[in-house]
Amino acid sequence: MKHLVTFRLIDAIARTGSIRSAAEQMNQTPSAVQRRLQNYEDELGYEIFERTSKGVRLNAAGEMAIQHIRQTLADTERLNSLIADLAGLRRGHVNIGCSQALMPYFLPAQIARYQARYPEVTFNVQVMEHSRAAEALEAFQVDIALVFDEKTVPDYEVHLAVPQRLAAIMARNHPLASQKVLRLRQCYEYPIALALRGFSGRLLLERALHGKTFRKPPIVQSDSFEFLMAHVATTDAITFQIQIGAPDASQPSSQDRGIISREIDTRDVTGGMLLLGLKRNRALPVAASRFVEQITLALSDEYRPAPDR
Amino acid sequence: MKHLVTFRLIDAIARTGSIRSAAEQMNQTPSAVQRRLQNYEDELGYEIFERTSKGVRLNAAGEMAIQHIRQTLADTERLNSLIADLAGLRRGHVNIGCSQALMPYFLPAQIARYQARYPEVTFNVQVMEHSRAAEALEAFQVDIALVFDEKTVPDYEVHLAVPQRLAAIMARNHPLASQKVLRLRQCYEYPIALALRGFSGRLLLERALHGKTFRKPPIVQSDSFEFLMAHVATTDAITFQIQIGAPDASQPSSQDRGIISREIDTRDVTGGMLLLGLKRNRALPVAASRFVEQITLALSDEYRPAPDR
DNA sequence: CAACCGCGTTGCTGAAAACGCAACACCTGT
DNA sequence: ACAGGTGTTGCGTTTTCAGCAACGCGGTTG
Repeated sequence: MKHLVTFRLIDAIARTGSIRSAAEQMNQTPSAVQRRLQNYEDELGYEIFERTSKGVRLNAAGEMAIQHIRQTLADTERLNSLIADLAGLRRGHVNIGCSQALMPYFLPAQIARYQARYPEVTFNVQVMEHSRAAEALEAFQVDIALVFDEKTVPDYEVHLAVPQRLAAIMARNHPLASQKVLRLRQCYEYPIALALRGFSGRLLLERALHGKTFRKPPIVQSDSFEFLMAHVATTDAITFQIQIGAPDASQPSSQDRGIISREIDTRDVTGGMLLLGLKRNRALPVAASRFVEQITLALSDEYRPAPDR
Repeated sequence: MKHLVTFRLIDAIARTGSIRSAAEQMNQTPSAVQRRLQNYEDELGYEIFERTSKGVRLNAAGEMAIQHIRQTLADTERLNSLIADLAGLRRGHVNIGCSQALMPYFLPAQIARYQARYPEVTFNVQVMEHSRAAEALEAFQVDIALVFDEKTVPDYEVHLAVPQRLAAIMARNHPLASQKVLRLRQCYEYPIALALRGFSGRLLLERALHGKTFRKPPIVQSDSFEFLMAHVATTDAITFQIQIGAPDASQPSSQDRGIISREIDTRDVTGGMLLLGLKRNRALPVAASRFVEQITLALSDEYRPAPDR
């Protein structure tokens, strides 16, 4: 779209915080970008950015303008999506911002299934935590957010909320592997490996451990789940993860070599909520809309009615 | 806004149904307009209009496109409005589509009061009946609709609904003028003058007269309320009008020379509903938003709690 | 304190896009 | 067959736009 290059440029300026970097990003000269910005400001009759010595920053009017600009850009994309859908070619693009727990199993499986039906649809998946996802929704950077509830009232539309249990992850030949459901104190008889604070599974666990006497510091911490999985696979340590991010026997993946997951008794840990968030009053492109339908179905079918998997 | 001329042109083409008339309306040559349209269609990768021998008509893709285009235009106007508001100058424009009954007293009074506070705000008031107003809301032609309920489920957002009684209008020296509230059969002892079918007051009356024995054909019909008022002022005939459109002693106007209004007993006629309608999920410009607040207050204060005025 | 670097901004020039004019092709009623 | 309406297209002119280089300004560095 020709008449949106100015909007794309202004969006880039707002994101990068400088005219020159936006110009570089869009493969243009700073002067051209500056001209477009100035033209737009003249048309609007108001300055959008305040100029500082090390770049530019949105002012009050700019905050309103950038909202309109991103809204327009998103709406244009949606129109293209509608037209493409009408033309029969089911193509499109979906931007997802989600918690790390969905990366190893859930999202790959869902996207693979979706692309089997609509091969022309492309995806962009980005891991982000709750507040960042809310911002990204608001700024039209992502179409869908899949995050864990943090007991804060979200400022986006909660399209779906499914309860999520906590699961312990250990080596396949671990002594506790024989039981279906574990108590938390059983796990704590073995070394504990944990993700860093801020990860949703850790959050859930900390809440459950509050006041418990058998609580003890983890023997190893990491921000890499790959490392944690490899660690528990080769030792008798135990780590924890949200149900949806734990290796599942019904979905055997090549990655989960030697590890297995067992759910924690619900008496020990109150489950968190996995939220599917959308921007309020926003009409999604068809591809994103269809994907929301699919994962809504998948989440309510697979996770909600199952008491013990 | 420079980059919206194409959108304005396409909107004009859709409304007028031909490229040439749109060109004339926008003071441009048909070739320029045609070029812009073709460029846009090329960018979209899809034809928006189907070409007929006597003009153009939107096709399926065009219906979606025009929706997006009007949305964008309205949103741009809203941004300008927000900026203007931030700049301190309270200017703007409000488009209203409403029933005829609000023309003689209510709207002029409200707009005068509004412009006393915000002299820079301009208005465009257009009389239209229910279904037309709904269309105009949808097509972003009006910001606010003020119409009477027709017992059909509206497809717009009903921001406010206030009951409206029926009033009889007669000469000031009419024999019935001494009473505060009239029964319908009393009125029908005199000649009856009516508006044409389709006017809201007439509709209410027809519904009330259903099955009544004293029903009789009107002695004169007209689509001009000015004529009806002048007629009852000089004869002993009686005409009817929705409460809000009837001359009110508390708001003496120079127009209502020699006429007076008396309400009909609520046992005789079930009141209609005056609806304040807005387009769903649409953010209004500030000027329109402020005007909605004002008339919401005015309608609920003046008309709702008053049992007999 | 001077040099420097990165920032936004501006004059200028060639290229590209848009416009208006006129002519064309087409359909439809008269 | 014709007149009158439509959308469309070629062409010369006008306007707009991108890139280049230079400038002014503030903060940072040697």
